[in-house]
Amino acid sequence: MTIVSRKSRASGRVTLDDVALSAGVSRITASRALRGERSVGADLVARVAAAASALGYVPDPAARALASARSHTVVVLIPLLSNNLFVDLLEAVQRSLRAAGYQVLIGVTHYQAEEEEALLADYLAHRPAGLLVTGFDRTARCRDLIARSGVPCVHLMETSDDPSVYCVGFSQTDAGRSMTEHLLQTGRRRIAFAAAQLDPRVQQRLVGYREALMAAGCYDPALEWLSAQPSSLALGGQMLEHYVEKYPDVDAIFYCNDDLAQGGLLAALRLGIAVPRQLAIAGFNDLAGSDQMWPPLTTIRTPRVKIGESAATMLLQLMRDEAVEEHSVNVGWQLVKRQST
Amino acid sequence: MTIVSRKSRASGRVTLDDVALSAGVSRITASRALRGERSVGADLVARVAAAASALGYVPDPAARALASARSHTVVVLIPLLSNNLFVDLLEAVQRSLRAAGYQVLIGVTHYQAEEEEALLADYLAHRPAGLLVTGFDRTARCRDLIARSGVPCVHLMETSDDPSVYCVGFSQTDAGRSMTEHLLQTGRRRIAFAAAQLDPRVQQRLVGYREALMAAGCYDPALEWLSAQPSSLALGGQMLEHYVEKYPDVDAIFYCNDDLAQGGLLAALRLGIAVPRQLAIAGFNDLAGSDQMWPPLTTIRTPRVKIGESAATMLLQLMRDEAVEEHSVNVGWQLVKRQST
DNA sequence: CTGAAAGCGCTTACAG
DNA sequence: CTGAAAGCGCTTACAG
Repeated sequence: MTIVSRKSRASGRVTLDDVALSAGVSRITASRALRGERSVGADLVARVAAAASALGYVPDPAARALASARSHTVVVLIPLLSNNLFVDLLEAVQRSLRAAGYQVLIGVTHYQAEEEEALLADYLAHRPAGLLVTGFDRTARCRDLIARSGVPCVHLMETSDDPSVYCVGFSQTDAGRSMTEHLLQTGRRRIAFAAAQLDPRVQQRLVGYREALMAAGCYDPALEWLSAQPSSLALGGQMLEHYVEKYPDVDAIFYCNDDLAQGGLLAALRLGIAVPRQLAIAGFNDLAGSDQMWPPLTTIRTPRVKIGESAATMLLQLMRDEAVEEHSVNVGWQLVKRQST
Repeated sequence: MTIVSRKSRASGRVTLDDVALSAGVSRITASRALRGERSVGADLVARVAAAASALGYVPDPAARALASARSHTVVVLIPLLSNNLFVDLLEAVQRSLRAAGYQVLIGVTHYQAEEEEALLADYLAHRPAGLLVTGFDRTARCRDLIARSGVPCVHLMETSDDPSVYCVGFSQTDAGRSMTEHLLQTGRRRIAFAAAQLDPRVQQRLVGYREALMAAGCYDPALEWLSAQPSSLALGGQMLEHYVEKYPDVDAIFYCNDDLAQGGLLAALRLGIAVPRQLAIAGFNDLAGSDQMWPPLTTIRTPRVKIGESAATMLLQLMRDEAVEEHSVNVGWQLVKRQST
């Protein structure tokens, strides 16, 4: 048994050398034992573990990252924290990844290309072990940064046919079409599409809406309101007022997101418009509170917890160089019929 | 001019040595120039900066942290991401801190002491430059971890008389008392307090509520519902139903948070209870949507953006060893009278 | 299965 | 104002 000579560090920090000294092994063996490398004898593993916990040893992630050229950090980039959808997604991702020993670095892009570039450049410098990004819509520079970094990356919320790309999501277009068909089936003909934010997924829902209405011969572009503003209850209310005033024959509003739809529902209440008798209102995502509205909101339930978990699992496989069954996982969605339609 | 001998690294990474070589200076000078140390000549600074940007140099934060024993990371611990209050706070913190060159590491404790301990132990290993935590209520182990780390720490959401503690917030008790007094002044006498989550700040609001009612001789402990469940619209609705059934003489409900109050408002709508004529409803925090409710919700507006900015400023001063004027900043609050009371 | 050497990329004293 | 040396705390080959 060789005792490592040890000069005490200037910092009070407990280091691997302290653990090794205390366990009576070399620093490398201590390192291997702590990381669970199988080559170390069981007795040594136990001795090292005991010494580490006795000393309160915490590995220095910076030293680790520097020496190994990788980290246990996963970067997650989402557009917004103020949309519950992404909070649910994030919680699921965090839970799965932390359980597997990874730390999650959250970046919020606010749907701004420059912010995404800045965050990516910043976070990639930390040599993350993995990357989770929302959707496919980003600048060439961002795509380049991701590709050249060599960091495994899974895309959230959408699916793709490109086998070189990893993603977990569902067909936003199908879901948009399905909700529109539901409105048609319940006898609506003048169906408005009220959208804000206009991110790519909203656009895809719009495509589904158009397809369904064109197939039914009911499409009227005048009934689309595509606002680039952020989504909010207040905007949803304004949108409803707009349709009621300018297009009194509108018999249904399909909002691209539940917060808008909730605002529409409240505005209808304020204006004394009977929902759904006079006007049907539908949303998207099934966010918190939609089931509590009056009347409760018909919407598309999107499985973001499943997306988060599934994406975390896929990323874990990629980070461990394990085989991934499907490069694109479709988790589907569900139409939740409540009383607003 | 001395050219640093350079062996090319195994990794493709552009390092400080590459920059130094290209700029024709030593590695240390390049390091100093890049970090803006004033001792470097202006011409050299320009040359180094040009070389760095030409090569696309990005400093390695791990190497930096290891060599300097500190980082540009700030850890923020909040209880929940699903409460908009904390999202607003976080956005403000992120904006201020990123502008100053710091990265923000977000930790979500879910109001669980063990989660806070685990996060703290984990994140402190990263040698953060600063720490932002929510409130004062934490385990001795957490307090000890913070204190022994020596990392500057600012507490969010509450104020304190202890001069050794840095914090930015307001008096939750005063705000709770004030809302209760408002209800008394508008003629209410049977005022219920409906609370969930029961974190320390909710408890402080409760104290204010009790003080006001006792002073008015109207206190009835039976009208307090203190639920440890998480806050939600649905729970707020259930609470309203409870009071209507069991205590039909209740003429006002003071909810400890706006989401509960919104749920109460919607339940009243569903049950056909006239607000505020028959029953006044008040909330706390002025969250998104409260102004859109029907009727719009009377509540306490809490300045979380200001708290976030102010705390970031204070932390920045602490991290730079600058003087901090007040150890405890009180940003106040505001009663927003709308139509639900 | 265990260890001595070298190095990850940077910064902190210490010189001049 | 600029630089050569040493070191931060760990892990990766390379030996045995």
